[in-house]
Amino acid sequence: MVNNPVRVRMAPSPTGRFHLGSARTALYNYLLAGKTGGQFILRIEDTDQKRYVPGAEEEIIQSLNWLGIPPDEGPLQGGHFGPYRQTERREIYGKYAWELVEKGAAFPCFCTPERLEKVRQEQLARKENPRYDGTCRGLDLTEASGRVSAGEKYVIRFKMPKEGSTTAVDLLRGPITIDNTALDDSVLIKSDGLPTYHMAAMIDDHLMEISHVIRGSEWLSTFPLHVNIIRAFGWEEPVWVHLSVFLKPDGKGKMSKREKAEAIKDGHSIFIGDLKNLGYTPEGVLNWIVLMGWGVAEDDVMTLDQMLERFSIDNLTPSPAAINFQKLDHFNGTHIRLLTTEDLAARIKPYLTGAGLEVPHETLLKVTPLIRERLVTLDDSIAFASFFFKATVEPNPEDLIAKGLDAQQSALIARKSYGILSSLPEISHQVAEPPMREYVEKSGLNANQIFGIVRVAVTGQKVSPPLFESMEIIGREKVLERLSNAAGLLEKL
RNA sequence: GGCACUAUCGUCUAAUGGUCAGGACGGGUGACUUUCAAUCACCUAAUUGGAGUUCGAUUCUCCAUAGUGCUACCA
Repeated sequence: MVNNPVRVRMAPSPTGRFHLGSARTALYNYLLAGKTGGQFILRIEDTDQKRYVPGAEEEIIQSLNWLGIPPDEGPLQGGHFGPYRQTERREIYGKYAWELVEKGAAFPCFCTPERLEKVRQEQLARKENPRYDGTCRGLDLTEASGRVSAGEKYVIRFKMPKEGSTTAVDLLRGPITIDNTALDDSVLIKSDGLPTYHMAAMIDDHLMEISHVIRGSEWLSTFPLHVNIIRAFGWEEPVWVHLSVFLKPDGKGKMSKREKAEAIKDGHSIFIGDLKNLGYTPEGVLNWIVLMGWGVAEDDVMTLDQMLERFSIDNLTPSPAAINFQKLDHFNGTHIRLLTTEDLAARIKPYLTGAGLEVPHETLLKVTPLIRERLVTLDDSIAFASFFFKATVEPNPEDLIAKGLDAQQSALIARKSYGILSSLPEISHQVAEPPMREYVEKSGLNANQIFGIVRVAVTGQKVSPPLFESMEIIGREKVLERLSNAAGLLEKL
């Protein structure tokens, strides 16, 4: 159990889109911080200028905001431990690297990438495990410093012990031991002067007083290296938590580029930035991802507040999880049904207006309860409610023909319904339903047939919210007009 | 290839050295019903395999198998 206030961080690199995995890492960090009254920090790891993607940082921040789990400290909100972008901290790292060199825990290396690549190929050809061959490892420090001052290109490598092994503890998996020879003399500072992840993250975590490192399991095999770096400095280790990875829906491997594209065509996406446009709610998405890697015994529908109450960092599961979009749909629909009418109406509105509809607020407030339990995503409202806001509808004439009847019989029913409805003082649910039901009974037909014709005539679609409530909102004038148009269409068939 | 991690219904998971192995999604059936939903009830389905420890293992140990990750001057 973790009770003391923690300082945790989410440290993405702006090299691509913000996806499910990052969002879950952020969520767990946020929950642990919230749970213990600690701080959640966002740090941008932009030390790889080659892979930098403009706009990626904005997408990270927007996604976090949209999900409702913004950081307490970060490039936007600042904080006492800034700056929170690693390129803005570049002068910090070299100093620490040289401190390691002086301690004999690291060394400058002048090997060219070309030579290293050649060595690697040779090692591979000999079926050896590729590793740094140690050329500069034993270099005299004064000689090396001289070459550095002379302007020769160099990197700084960690001097990994040649013997023994390193054991480090992961909160979910216990002690993990790796032979030091497997860790290699990793580069700490690149020839462009910027640190690699291994160096930058350890220094920043120390400087920012991070107490718990919650990150993806891709770091599991390098984490004894990280522990070695920390020990070389003589710093205190954080608690390590390595999260499982997400697999594609069939559970076989991670999602490929093509599969990601296909998911979007299907109305799904693993990118948080897409989810809003696809009609998903932050509540639904959060509930979905929080349960991929964490389990509760029962009542798995939760708001963020309820997650905060129940979350426990040491109950996470270390095994990989397959993405299940059906579950996203389920949670999204469930949370939509939990929303108040006002809230739901406000959330639906942009989708409706985005579809080119004019949406008076009072009408929307009446429509919302009718479509609420039919929505899986917010943009489903377009399919379910457009006809309320259109001047006219264009039903497919074929759809107007009731099951077991022909066009002329159907036209007669439309005319008869028109007669009944037009004789009423108003077309409200209460006033209109009894005479129509009476008509159904006397006609010898079933409600399905008659109401089906009226439904298609009035809404323009075969599937709609309840008929009489819908007609009440549409209004007498439009209902009669649409009914008469439909009868006309049928008569022409 | 080497190293590491992981392994409960199709999927996400709960639990335990002795349970009818629980919940959720999905699927199925029924109720409700003017369509579609929603809702309710019921059903379906799991401890990867093999050794060992133990009176007893799904749970602990080992091996195998499979999946995943790492094996860069990427993170």
